Amino acid sequence: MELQLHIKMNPKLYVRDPETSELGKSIVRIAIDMINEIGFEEFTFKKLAIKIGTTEASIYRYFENKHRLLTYVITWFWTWMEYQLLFHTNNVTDSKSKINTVINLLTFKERDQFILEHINKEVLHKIVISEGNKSYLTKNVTEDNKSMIFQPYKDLCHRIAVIFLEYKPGYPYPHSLASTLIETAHHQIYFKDHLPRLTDFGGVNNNEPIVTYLDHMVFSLLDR
Amino acid sequence: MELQLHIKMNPKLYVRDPETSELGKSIVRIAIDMINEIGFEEFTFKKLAIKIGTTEASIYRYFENKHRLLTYVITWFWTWMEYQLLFHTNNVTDSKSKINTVINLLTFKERDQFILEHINKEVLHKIVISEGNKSYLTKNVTEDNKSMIFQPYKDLCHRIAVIFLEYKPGYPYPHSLASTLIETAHHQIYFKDHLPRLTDFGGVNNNEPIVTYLDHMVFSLLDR
DNA sequence: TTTTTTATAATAGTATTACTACTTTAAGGG
DNA sequence: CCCTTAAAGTAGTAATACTATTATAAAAAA
Repeated sequence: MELQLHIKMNPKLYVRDPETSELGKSIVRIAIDMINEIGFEEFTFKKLAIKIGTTEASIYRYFENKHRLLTYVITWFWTWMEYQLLFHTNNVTDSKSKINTVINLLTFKERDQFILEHINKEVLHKIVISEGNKSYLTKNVTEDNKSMIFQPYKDLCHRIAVIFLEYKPGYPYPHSLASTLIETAHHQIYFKDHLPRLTDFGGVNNNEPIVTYLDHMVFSLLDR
Repeated sequence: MELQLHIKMNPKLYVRDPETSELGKSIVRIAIDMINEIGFEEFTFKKLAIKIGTTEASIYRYFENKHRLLTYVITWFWTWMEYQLLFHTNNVTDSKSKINTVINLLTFKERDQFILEHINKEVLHKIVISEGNKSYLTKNVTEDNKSMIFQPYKDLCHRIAVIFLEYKPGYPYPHSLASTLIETAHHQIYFKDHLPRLTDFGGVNNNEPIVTYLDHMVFSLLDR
């Protein structure tokens, strides 16, 4: 089964909706590849324009600056992740298996159910791991937060929190545990690949032990 | 009691050791204030030079670029944190109270025992929370890691891991739990202050509930 | 005391990046 | 076929990141 999915983004994230033109879609698609290849710091609109075969000015018609473009793709990811969670936990009654689904989704074990030709989700996941924090670690957080820019991340977090409460009614830290789980999943994957001494997964080339660790973490906290 | 402490930094972090001159110390001191005030993205050597009353070129004699300067102060912080931990857990036999000390240090509850006139540790802690991740979330991680740039962070992590193992011999994830604890402490403080919906601490204006949450987290995992 | 050496910092640049005002092109409606 | 308007390109400027060279001042040597 293939589901064609259109994610409507917060208009504050763009100047002109990139979904409405071929150039816009190219900007998003190539930007994801390029940020993954050279990193966000080295990434510039000039380099992107050259690779696409357009000009800097044209890219500025779609995104105010490169940080907004980063936030756009990261936010897209969180929205898509929430869709995935909704899809995979629909009609599931056992809250324990819902939690396992959450962990599998965060570690990219679960197969994607949605098709979107112009966004490479494997690569996007890598960007979320390496660059995701940078979208909210700025002096504009408060202002951006008021513009609801981070709503999808908060929605996902809340949905996970609700599952935790379903599993363990009255648990006092459902939201903090949800954000801890999301951030930890990404950090541990990053550390495993780049700073293995910060983990106990050195030398392993898949995310299996991280899934086990996250399972252990969540259920130890909820079952206590 | 006041202890005069000199932290010897990895020479790869600087071009010329800033501890060896007044200008060098000013660069570090004012940079910390400035990064805290305007954020790392807005921070430039030009602005720093003007505030100090020197020139850009002079700052480049001490640090290769602004990212290296950030890594310098962040790394300084981790080294100092490890000293603090060593100091506070010395002669303590009860491993449970050692863990509490770790958590108190990470949330800045413990009083500082070391004096260093030119580094404002309260402000530095804020930078570590808001900008700390940026020192390793780059395309140079692997290279920087080979230069032992992140050794202090790994040392602190390992020392905490050893305490965990002391408390619960054979625990399978001591390093991952240590890095999770450090990162979670900072994220939860940041979220509480800027994105409270990602936590359960909205409206609270101290770190007390975060200490409780981290305690709950660590002991649930180790006591399981 | 004068000269020389050395360390240190300032001057004066360049290349790149971030961003914008203006112009051109192309598509669709009358 | 002309006119309107949306879209993208041209051609800039200001700021940032970085460097080669020069100046200054203190210490060492003559």
